[in-house]
Amino acid sequence: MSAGPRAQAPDKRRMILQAAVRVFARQGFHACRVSDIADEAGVAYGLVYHYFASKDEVLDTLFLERWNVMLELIRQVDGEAIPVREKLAAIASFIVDSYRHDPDLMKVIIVEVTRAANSFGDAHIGTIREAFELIGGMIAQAQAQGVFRAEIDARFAAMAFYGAIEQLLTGWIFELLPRSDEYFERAKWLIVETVCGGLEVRAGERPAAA
Amino acid sequence: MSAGPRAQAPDKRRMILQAAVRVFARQGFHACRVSDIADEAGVAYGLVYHYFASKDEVLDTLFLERWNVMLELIRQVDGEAIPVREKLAAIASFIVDSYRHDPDLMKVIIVEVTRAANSFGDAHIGTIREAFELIGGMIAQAQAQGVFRAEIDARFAAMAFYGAIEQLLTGWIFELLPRSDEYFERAKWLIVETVCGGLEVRAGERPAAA
Amino acid sequence: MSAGPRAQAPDKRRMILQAAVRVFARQGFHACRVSDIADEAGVAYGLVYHYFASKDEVLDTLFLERWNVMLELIRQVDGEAIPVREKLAAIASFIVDSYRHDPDLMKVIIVEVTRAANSFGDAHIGTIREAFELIGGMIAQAQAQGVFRAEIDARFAAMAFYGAIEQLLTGWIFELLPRSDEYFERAKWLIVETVCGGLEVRAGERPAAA
Amino acid sequence: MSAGPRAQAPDKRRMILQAAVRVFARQGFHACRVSDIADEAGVAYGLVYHYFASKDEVLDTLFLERWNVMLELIRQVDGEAIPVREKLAAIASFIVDSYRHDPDLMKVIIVEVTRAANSFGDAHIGTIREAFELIGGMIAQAQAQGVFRAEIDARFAAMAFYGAIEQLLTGWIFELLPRSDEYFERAKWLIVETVCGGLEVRAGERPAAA
DNA sequence: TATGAATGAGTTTTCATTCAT
DNA sequence: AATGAATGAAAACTCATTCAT
Repeated sequence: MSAGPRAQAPDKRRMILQAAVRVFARQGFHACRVSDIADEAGVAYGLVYHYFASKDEVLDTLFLERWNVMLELIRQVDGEAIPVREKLAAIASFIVDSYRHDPDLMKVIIVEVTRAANSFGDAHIGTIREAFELIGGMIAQAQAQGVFRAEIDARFAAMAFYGAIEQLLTGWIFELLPRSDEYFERAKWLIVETVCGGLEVRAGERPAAA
Repeated sequence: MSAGPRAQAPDKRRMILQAAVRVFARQGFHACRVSDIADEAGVAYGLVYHYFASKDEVLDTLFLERWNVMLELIRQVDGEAIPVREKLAAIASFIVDSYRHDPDLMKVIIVEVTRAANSFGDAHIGTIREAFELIGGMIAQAQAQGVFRAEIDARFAAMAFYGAIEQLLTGWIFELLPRSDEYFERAKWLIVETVCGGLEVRAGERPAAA
Repeated sequence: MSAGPRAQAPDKRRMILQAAVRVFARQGFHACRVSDIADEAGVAYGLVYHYFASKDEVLDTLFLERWNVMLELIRQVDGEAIPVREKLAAIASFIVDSYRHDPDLMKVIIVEVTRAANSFGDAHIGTIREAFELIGGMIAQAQAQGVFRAEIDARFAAMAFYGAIEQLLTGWIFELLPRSDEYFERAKWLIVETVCGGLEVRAGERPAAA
Repeated sequence: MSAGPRAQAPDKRRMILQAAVRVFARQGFHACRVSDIADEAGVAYGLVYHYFASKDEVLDTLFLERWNVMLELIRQVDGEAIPVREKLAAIASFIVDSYRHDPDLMKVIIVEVTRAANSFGDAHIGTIREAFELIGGMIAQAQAQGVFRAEIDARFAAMAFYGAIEQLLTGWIFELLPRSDEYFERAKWLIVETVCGGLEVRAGERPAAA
């Protein structure tokens, strides 16, 4: 904001958001108090309310900031003239990298928002839906091009693709899957390969394996 | 007790559980009060605490009852000498039918438990993990038999399979997907076909489509 | 009651009272539930209410049973033509023996009743006062006889005497004093000797000690 | 903060403590609600919890504040080179004056804490014991000096002395003894005279009375 | 912008008591 | 006499939010 010589003004608002990510991830949205966020951020209690209208708004902000970046990425990918596999790979890569970069934030979004059918999820369903529709559109286009099988409902396919990714992240969150750098990279390929290529050995490949 | 023709004594404990399903599904676990459950069940406030130690225990009970039935189904399927596709189809069918039969209960489990990394999910992670391991085992076996591609990590594949199903249910919950009987039935096939066969048109089939 | 051949009918009412003593002593009156009493007595919940109108009445009964026995003893002692020292000794002996015989019961009475100025103590203040007045009367009589010093208010003296005993029991309850048989016996003498003779070495004895 | 002529900013914490004394004395600790304290103090409900972690902590604070002042007095007296009678008189005076100055506070301490073997008393037994040990030490010293009779256990004597005082206060609390200024003053002398000199007329004095 | 004392509605939980059997 | 399910009032405690400074 004030890009003066003192390069880093301590942006309290940002500090609060980052503290909230840690606290929400550690304790869960419902189990934490606003004072926990303030303590974690090292600011006074009331300052949270100076920057945010409510505890809800803190989570809303965190979600929207991240989800909109993702939407932007999806829109951009959608506009490119590349194979659908590459499009899906770009999306999967983005989400996996998001998790690598800030696992707490992604945990919070997945755990507190995208499945929260009666609270945050419901409030943001429009924004969430947009991602599915964009992905569904890509798939439908690939079907029209004869690349993807037409008999699989594109909306369903979008859900399956996204669901596989979210469950992958859930696996990392619950420590059901390895969190090594290698696995993060491999996971990007696994998602695309599983959803596009399927788990089954293909006819033409089987002989090769024999 | 009175095993007469009037088979159903009003089992208050069961009434409370069923009322809780409706209330949790409608308002969410956190947003509902214990009195809402009691009111919905038509029983006195304190009776909920006569049968359950806490509000948490009500949800725990609902989750465990259902999840254990599913685990039983998976174990049984696991023991049968049938193709992996049929095994996965049986599991997908079971979950989809569970949703059709009691959408509120499945909503509660998916929304309040399986992703609740800081509360219920964490408490039940052992039970949840078991399902993934059983499914992962089926997939590994199929890989050993040369039916499934060995280069896709079986644990990952299990997550992707289950994640696709959960997201399918989430789609129904959020009304992102149609909730018609036809779609429910078709969804069973879609899951298996997507995960096993992949979205891509296979080499040998493309000409047929053209 | 029914002193027939079957000597011991299981007197449930008595079992409840005895269980209540143990439970009140262990947990305190307020911290225990009626169900704790029933459990301790091995009877059904509702039976407590068959014999007693309320939880309060259980404690009232315990207190009155014991206090009335003590009042009876005091009245009897009061009527005897014996030196005041022997009268006080008899009372002290009785209370100390009461503690030896049933420490839990005396603990309950001292802790929950005689100091409970806003609840049980207040309800039973008339009964409690009677003991003080009887003892005060003995002391006043001894003063009239020239055995006790007239300048020490008899009512006060009665309080001091009883207070010393209650604090002795409190010392045992809190494990501030030894609970050996020898100490119990010696304590009877200590009370009388302290209150009647005083802590100071008397003029005539001082030379002997020198 | 504003060290002006208006010396007393309304210390809400202190107001709550003082209100609690009145309410505990009037209704008893168990019978009063936290809201009663807040109402009596004229502050909002939650403020009690802003300053104290629990209702228990309010009573703990009241007890410790007062008991520590008394301990300080006892320690100071213990260090002075004065006859044991004067030491005991100073302690008795202090406690009687404490009651005169704030009868509600002393009532609360005596009724709710020092005999509460299962709750507060037990929690503070270490602090309470210290007073007895200091007094016991004074008495033992007097015995070593030949002033007090050696055959009376000093620990017992300390209990008897303190017990007489507490029962005196209990007498005032229950209105069994007069609460006039004269009696308060006389009581100080009565305690010391009774415990040190004993109730009995001494050999050398009897003729004088005749 | 920043602070944290102050507010009070809301919710879980407890448990004495009742009552149908 | 005996049982224990059923009732519901009561209270401690929490915590989001406000506000004076």
